[in-house]
Amino acid sequence: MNLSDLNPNQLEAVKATGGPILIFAGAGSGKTRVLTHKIAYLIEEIGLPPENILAVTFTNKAAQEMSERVTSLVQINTSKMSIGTFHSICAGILRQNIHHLGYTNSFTIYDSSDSKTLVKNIIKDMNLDPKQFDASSYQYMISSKKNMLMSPQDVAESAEGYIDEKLADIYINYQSELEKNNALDFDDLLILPIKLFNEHPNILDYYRQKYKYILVDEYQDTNKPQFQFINLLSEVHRDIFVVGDDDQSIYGWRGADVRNILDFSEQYPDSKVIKLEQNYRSTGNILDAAYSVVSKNESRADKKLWTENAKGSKIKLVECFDDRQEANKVLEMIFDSSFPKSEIVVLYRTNAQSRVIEDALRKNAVPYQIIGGVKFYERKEIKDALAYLRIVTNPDDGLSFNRVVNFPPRGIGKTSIDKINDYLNKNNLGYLDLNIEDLSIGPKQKKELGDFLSFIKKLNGNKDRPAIEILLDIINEIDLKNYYLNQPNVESHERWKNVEELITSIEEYSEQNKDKNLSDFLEEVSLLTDIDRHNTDYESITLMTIHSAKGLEYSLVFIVGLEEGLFPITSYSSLENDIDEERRLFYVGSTRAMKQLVLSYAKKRMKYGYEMILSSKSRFLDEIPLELLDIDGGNSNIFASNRMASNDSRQKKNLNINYQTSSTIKVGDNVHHKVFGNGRVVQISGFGDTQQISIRFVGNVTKKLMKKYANLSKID
DNA sequence: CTTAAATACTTTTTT
DNA sequence: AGTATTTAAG
Repeated sequence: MNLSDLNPNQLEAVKATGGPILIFAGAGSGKTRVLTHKIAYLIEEIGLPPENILAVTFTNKAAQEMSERVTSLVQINTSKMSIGTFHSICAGILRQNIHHLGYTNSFTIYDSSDSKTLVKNIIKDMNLDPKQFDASSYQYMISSKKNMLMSPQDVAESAEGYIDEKLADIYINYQSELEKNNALDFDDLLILPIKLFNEHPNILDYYRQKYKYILVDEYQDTNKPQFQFINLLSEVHRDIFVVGDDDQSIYGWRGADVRNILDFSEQYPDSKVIKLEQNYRSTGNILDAAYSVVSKNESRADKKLWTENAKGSKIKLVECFDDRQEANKVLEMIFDSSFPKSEIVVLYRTNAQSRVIEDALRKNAVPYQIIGGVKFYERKEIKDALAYLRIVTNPDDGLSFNRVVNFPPRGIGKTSIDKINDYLNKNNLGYLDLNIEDLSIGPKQKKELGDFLSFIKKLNGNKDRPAIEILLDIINEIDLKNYYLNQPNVESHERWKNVEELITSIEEYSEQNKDKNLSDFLEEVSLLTDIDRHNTDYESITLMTIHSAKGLEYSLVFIVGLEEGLFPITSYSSLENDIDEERRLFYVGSTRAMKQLVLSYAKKRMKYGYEMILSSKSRFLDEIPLELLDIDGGNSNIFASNRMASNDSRQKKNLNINYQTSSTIKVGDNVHHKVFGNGRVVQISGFGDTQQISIRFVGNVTKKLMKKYANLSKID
């Protein structure tokens, strides 16, 4: 095979076999090329059958691309290779073997919002105060425990104090509820294979035999369960090949452990380490700027990327007075640039920042694709439709049953649903075993429930039909189209359109995967991310978070919102050491750029639609040497005047004016109220005597008052 | 039980 | 601002 397009280090990586191998692959150093050539080399030169190869990638899309590229490199049929994300590989193993663990192979995969609903229900059932026991934080804590491979019993045994004990109780109930529903959350997908391997050595042996060579991409973002999984499989043959870059570790918050890559040589003393430090992607200036920020981190493997590429243009730094101006400047620069739209990306720290940018693009008819945010499969109408499909495949899925038992409304209200659930819990039954006559609900409710159940039973008896047929049966039976179209509001028409899109996607799936059934489709849907649906052929600007941009590259990259508090982000609980991960995130974002990098920040930014946040520019900008920057002083008049206002003398003068006319209280001011105390103005609405003012007082209480009577005094 | 209106809550990143 | 949840009216 042809390996002539590889540099010496890449070639060494491809040819190295026998024993554990770690590739430190910097951004843009051609690691995808190494991985694909490596797999091709294993097949063609070493003679390893494709079915003995396991390659783990970070997204489904990366898996698909890798599989295509390998296929184009070798002459052999490669369809039996196992390439996928940790979650999809694990789901596949569990489909075959989960009956050993007390589930059935028609299990449902719960996404985070399903898990959160489950936690919320449990907190309610335990009669705990939902204010004190916030479902989101408990969901997060349970997930953390799972990532530490702690069972509910482990947590119970190590619990110290009331909160810990309650967490253990919630976790115990959560896990048993999942089991009862024959459902797995995202963490279970990774943990249960380990349990399976530990409890059934013969199954572990089978997979050790099967996966004779294991490759892992983005190794710096693996967590403890993922490490265990790989480690168990490769313990005997030791043919493991991992690729990663500690500078690009950005998933610490969800349990990823950089130590996995940093300690690789200690964990595998017989291992070999190869570094890829030549960057082929970016200009010299972009690399220097990115490096100047990430090199401020103390605990990192020492290495520096270099490139033969030209220095290129300087990094553009754009200062704006608010987020709307920032969006407009991005828009202008897009118009001025000569790059095709598919080569341009706008990156941000939080999904909420997309809206202003979107507005500017939409108003100017610039086509764009947005990745993330409210994901397609998380929309209410889609989840409702999927819940029907779920209860057909998995008749134990109580959560989905509750979701649709009265959707569309069929007269079974809250009271009736509570009675149904009480009855089921007391008698330890699934909803398909319901004996309607035993329930003390109204006659109309009994009839409706009976009809609903017999419909589900009918579908359930014939669930191996093509998924699309089942979906269409459901939509017809519940008359979903008319339900949405008969409502006068625009959103419900939009909802029906989304349902139509779901129909199309199932049609395509059934067409392309004739051997796959409904539960395969549901599995794919649960594990699909927005980035997997991203279409790069389409001529449009892309908008996404920096996290989603991992592994991608664009000619022109904008990173917006470089402000202290936003990027690096701060929250009440975050500690200083999170700054390192923010820095790496900046590094990941800026190294996506091939030709031109634009950084911007705004002095004022809206939050929650009305609250004004004032902030200063990100410390990261100060860490980039001035000679790499081309600073945009702004060209609009408003901006110019605003800029002058930041002069010391001018600013003082403005402040003086404010003090003199203290009756002109404006948004952002701190004020005192005789009854409510001190607070900050978040909104002013209306005119003259009817003008109202919203103030967020100490203790996070917001009150809306008539400005005329509020009798506020301004404070410093 | 259903619907509309009022209120509360959200925003860090995602498999 | 947008969504979810609670309350009030029908």
